[in-house]
Amino acid sequence: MENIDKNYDPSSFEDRIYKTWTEKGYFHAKVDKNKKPFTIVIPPPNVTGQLHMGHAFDETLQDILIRYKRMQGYSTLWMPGTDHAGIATQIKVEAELRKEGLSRYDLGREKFLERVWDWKNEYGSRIINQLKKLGSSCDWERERFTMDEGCSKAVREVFVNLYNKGLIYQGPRIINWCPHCVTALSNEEVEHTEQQGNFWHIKYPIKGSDDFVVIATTRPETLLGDTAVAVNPEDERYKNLVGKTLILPLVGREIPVIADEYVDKDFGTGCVKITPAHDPNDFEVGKRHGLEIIKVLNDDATINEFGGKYEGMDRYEARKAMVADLEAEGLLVKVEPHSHNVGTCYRCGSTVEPIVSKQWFVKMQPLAKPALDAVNAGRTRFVPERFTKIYNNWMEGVFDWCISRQLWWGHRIPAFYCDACGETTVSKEDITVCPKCGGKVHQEEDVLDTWFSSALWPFSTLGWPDNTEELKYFYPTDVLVTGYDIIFFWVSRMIFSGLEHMGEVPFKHVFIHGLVRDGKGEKMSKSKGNGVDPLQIIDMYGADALRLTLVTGVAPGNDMRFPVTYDPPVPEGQNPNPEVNKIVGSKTVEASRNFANKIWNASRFTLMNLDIDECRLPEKDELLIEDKWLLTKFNALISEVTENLDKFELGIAVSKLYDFLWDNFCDWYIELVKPRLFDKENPSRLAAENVLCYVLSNAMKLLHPFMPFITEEIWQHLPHEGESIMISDWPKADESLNFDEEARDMEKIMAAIKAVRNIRTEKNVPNSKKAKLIFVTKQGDVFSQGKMFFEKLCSALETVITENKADIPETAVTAVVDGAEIAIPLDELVNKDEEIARLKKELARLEGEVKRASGKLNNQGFLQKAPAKLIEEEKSKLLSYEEMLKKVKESLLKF
RNA sequence: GGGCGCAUAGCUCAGCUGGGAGAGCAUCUGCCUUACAAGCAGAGGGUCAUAGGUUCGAGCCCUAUUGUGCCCACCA
Repeated sequence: MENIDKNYDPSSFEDRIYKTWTEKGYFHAKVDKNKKPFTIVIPPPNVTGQLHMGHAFDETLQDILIRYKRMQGYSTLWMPGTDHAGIATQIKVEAELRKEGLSRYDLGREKFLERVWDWKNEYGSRIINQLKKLGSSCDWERERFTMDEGCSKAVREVFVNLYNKGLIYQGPRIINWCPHCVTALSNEEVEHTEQQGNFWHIKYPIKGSDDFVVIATTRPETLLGDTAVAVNPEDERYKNLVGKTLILPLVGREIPVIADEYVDKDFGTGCVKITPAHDPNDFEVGKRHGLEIIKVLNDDATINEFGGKYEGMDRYEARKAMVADLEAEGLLVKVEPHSHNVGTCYRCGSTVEPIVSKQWFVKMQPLAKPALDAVNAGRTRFVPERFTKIYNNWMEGVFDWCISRQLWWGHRIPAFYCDACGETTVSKEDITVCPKCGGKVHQEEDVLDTWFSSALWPFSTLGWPDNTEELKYFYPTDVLVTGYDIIFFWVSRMIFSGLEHMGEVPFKHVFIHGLVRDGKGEKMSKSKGNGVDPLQIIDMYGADALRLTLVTGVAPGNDMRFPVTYDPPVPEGQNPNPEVNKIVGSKTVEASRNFANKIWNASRFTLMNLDIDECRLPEKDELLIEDKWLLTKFNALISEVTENLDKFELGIAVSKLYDFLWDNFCDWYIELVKPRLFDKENPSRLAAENVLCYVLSNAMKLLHPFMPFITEEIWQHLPHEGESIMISDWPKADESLNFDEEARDMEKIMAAIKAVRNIRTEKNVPNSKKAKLIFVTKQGDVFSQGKMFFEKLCSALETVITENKADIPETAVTAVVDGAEIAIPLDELVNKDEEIARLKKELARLEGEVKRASGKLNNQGFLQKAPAKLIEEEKSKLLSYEEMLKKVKESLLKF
């Protein structure tokens, strides 16, 4: 067989292999009635930027599941694509324009959109190429974009359907307004952050009296829009105030005092200024009392014409000026520091303003109910399960969804207003004349929330609203893999959309993962400079190493850290500066790379010793004890890894593979069979070759979903059938290859090897100094099978097997293992006191074990209630411990 | 104000339906043994946050407490 290169160099084959996979069309999913479908739709990355570690994590998990299922024979579709990311992308392009001294208004809508499309084409393809570097086996022939023709058609279909059902409506309501992005936002797009502010206590004079009431507010500038002051109807202090008229300070407008349950008597002064246009609660109060709504802010959060002398000022300038004026007029009672939660825009971080505005909304109640029922019935399951509760809480308390955005980049709302009669027409097709009066119409300027199209992703990408073969075959999808941070934005909206438009949940499982954080556990962000570029890591260590790192030691749904080393090191308490502090390595990825290197070399060794060009396991009687041990272990591995993958326990699965390959396969099996392989005359050589080949190539299959490149490269060099490991069959455990008894015997031999090694290290005996081993045992047939191993693996000069304790020489060091007592005559090295100490330590340990086991077995409760298998195990353990204990005692007696 | 996590070796974290505490890194000792020093062989290191409870048996289940992180929420 041709061997692999001497050194593991992922860059020498990863791209080449990926290219082959693509050219062969292995990623392409076909509608195949003879196979079961397995579908994952990618959470489409935004076209704003590049691949970050979060994507790498998300994509790796998906690719593992997809590759696993593909090998199991499913017709697997991993649907790729990108998201237009309305606000985010528009902000980026506007920032680019600003560098040229332009704004989007200078270009006009059409020209501006051309610029955004250019951006999209550049960055969209860049991120796709980055996904490919990771090894993602997406069906690139089906790549989609949330604003492509098909998705746009689906968006219109949905909008019109919901509108016709009365589930989309337009109306003035309080919404969250971002003055920087100059658009409305949904509740989910607002992040609440605790900010230190003030509580201003202000006097509102009572009309026709010298008296006044004191109100407390955190936003004094909204006073301009006050249309009432409210008190609690039960509040004795203010009972006689209700119905009176107040003079609004600085403005002079007259406003009533009203009574409303909403007011908390015990908070603040018990009097609340009511600004229906700029506070959600006040808006509700205003509705109940028929109050006038006076909007005092412009779209950019400057004061408008209702602000009198403050008109044109920014909201914070106005606040300052008004507080100063109130103080000058003696109306400012006091200012208390007060920390409170302030809503900020999730895209730009600006403080959002609640503003009354005419927007489009999705009525959520009717949609939420089936979405809750479906999840509670288990038609969609969250993994881990705890996220069900998060979902339920949100869905139960959901608000109507504000879907209109005052942006240009996005799906333009298909509503048409008649210039003549004012009629609003919602239509799948563009119209030019009003269907009611025939007048000229103009289309709504606003676009839809970017998540509106994302919500349709699982079926819009499969051709909906057309009832395509793909849609019938691949929908509902099987697993959605995503971070917990977008459960509200995306997951829940896909669920109700799928149910509403397809009549079925969009996916059977939602596999939730956590965030990738930096070495200190902080969120990676551009501003902190602590981000790690996955591509740089791939360049340094290879995609396989990165992938392995991302799934090792991570429990589902938990965040993970990704520590890296900087040069020069980042000073304590500071953030890295990407211009100065360069990433030079990562210990965790290095460990993964070392594992890759390990299996690379094990494979190289295997190939070096392989004379067969077809792998066929020999008859059972040709297998030696170590072969049977490895095959038994490997059988268990197959079952366990398969089971773990089915339960989404990727981290557990991969760590079992890691341990098996490194420990069982490399450190033990390869060492055990070296004598057979190196001896060309040895009749059992062929059996060893076949076992090596069988186990290695099948282990590569089990590992393939995690580390696709290296496993393909190795598999291709080993004797194999078929074109590629990625379309080979997933290994199945073979009952006929379980040799439990031999495996147990082998482990006794291994325990003996460890015991001898331990003693030799303790006594500082160099490997070159061989020593005789005397086994006193009644299981001579077991230990005699290990003679060759003792010579090779623990420097035995010769191995004597006897049943007679008297054969142990005076000056020997002894060790007791399960089934045997081993003596090593090391005359000059034996120190009597040391030996006594060592044996006493061993004695104490064994006494402890005996005590533990017998304690259990003397416990009636244990005997009655524990499983029989466990009791049997405990009994046999007790027996061997007692035997070992006896031997140690005898040895001690000699001294 | 509600909800959800996390607390296990010096560090970062696993620990699947309760049945003798694990890995990687770091530390110590010895080895270039013809696949691999990106390695091999060995060693040290843990009252599984605290206090109760359930159980024959608890890192795992229940209750409370402490510390810590996150999400949601209209107290002006």
